[in-house]
Amino acid sequence: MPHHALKLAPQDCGDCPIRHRAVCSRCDGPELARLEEMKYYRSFEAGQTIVWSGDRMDFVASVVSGIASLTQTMEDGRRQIVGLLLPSDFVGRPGRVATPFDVTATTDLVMCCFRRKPFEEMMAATPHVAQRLLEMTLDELDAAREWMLLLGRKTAREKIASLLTILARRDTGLKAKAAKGAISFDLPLTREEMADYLGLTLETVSRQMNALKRDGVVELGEKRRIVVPNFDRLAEETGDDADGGFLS
Amino acid sequence: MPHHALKLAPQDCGDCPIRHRAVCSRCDGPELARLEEMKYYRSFEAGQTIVWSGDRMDFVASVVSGIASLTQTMEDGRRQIVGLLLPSDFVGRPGRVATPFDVTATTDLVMCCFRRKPFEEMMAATPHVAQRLLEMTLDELDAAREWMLLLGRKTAREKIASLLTILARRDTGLKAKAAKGAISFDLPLTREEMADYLGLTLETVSRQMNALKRDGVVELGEKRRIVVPNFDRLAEETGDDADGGFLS
DNA sequence: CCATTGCCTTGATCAGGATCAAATGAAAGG
DNA sequence: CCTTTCATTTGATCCTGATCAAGGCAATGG
Repeated sequence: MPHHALKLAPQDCGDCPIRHRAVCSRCDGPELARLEEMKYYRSFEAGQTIVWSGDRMDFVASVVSGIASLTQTMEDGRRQIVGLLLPSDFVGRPGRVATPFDVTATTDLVMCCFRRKPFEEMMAATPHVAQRLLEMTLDELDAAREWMLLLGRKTAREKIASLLTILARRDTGLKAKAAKGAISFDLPLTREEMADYLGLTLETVSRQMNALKRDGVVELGEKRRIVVPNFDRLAEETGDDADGGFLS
Repeated sequence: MPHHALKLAPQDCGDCPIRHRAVCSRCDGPELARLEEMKYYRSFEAGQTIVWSGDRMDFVASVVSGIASLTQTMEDGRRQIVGLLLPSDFVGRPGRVATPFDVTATTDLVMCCFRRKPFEEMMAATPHVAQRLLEMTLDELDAAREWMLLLGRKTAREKIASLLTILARRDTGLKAKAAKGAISFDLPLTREEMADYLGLTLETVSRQMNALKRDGVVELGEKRRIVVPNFDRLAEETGDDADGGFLS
């Protein structure tokens, strides 16, 4: 009962990450070949909405490049980002037609898509795939629950530090134990988007970012460049216990 | 490609809800019969911890009666309940050995369990099951994300109203459009547990509960009895849009 | 019966983050 | 170059919910 849980870095995935993340790369049945044939790409500009909450979404997809976000809005305008989709992340709800959240392109975005119908047929014909998707969904659920702790109990400073930690890790190639040296990456979110993700206001985000800068935890370069001189120092600010790693 | 998404009320499930929620009741293969044979029950007293975060959990289970909760704790004691498990809910992570959260019995609790190994074997042999579990997990993910909006953006009063709405609906038999008349149910949580679920303090919960009472939205009876004279009135307090229903 | 314990309420005060408002800076376009 | 726009910073003030501290009330047990 192999689990095929290998999680390749995006650059290893060729032009279609879904084959590696959602569908095991080691099990090339005819169905997968068929799937390969029917994939297609869609590009979106920053700010564009991909699906509105409540609409039907007739495809599943995998983020190739850029960032998408799942957003929920209350009628008085309060917004909460409930999921960030980074390259290699999967979007879609096999077995579900309507989307409960807005899906929007936060940056310019390319996705690799499959129409839902044939994808579901393939799923039914290829048991591995449903299992793999189940595991991915369980991981997302874990991440969502971790975020609930952040939203419910962490201070503004801890929230910011947690977000930066996550982005730094993703950007630095998923290595938990990153290089001892300085890490740097480009922040892909505006202050407002960070605020909507963290349950804060943009002013508070700005202030806390500068507080972390004053305290030497991060350096804020030109053009949203973030430099983290000491990753462990940043990690301490998150309020999480030392390891913080995910388990299998 | 039937989806078997039927979601029976607990009382319809006989003695083992898992057959209906996790495993389609309409597809009785030999594997399911085998599963039926190997089910066993476990009881826990209120307050008892079922699994600690990080421990391996060697079974999957379904809540038969009582309430369990998934909890995350920071080392300084801040706690967040990240999931409430009501009767007929599924607990467990097929394909995952370690639990990332504490699972505790909030009230006296009975669960219907299956050892993980044979359950996973059955899953592999019965494709329906993986698909059904995937759908359940997607639903949980939706619920978690809805909760993220609550934690990040709602006021204390809206949080309380949202929780009461959910509990009332569950307790009144999952009917979205409940009877026009008064609804009443027993609150299964202490003020502290409500606080930990909502990201508040118990004092704030107490104050807002009494505020809702003063405003005639709910009545607080003896022994945690809640009476909701007008459900729509309560629903208005949640901040959600009118329908608020889940979609398929 | 009284003491204890657990749960809930209520009050007083505090503080973290929200809100309102303005200024700065950088990029884009005419 | 000047204007516009958008993102960000910074300041002043306010307010919601946290914190600290008692007190009430039932249930339980000696």
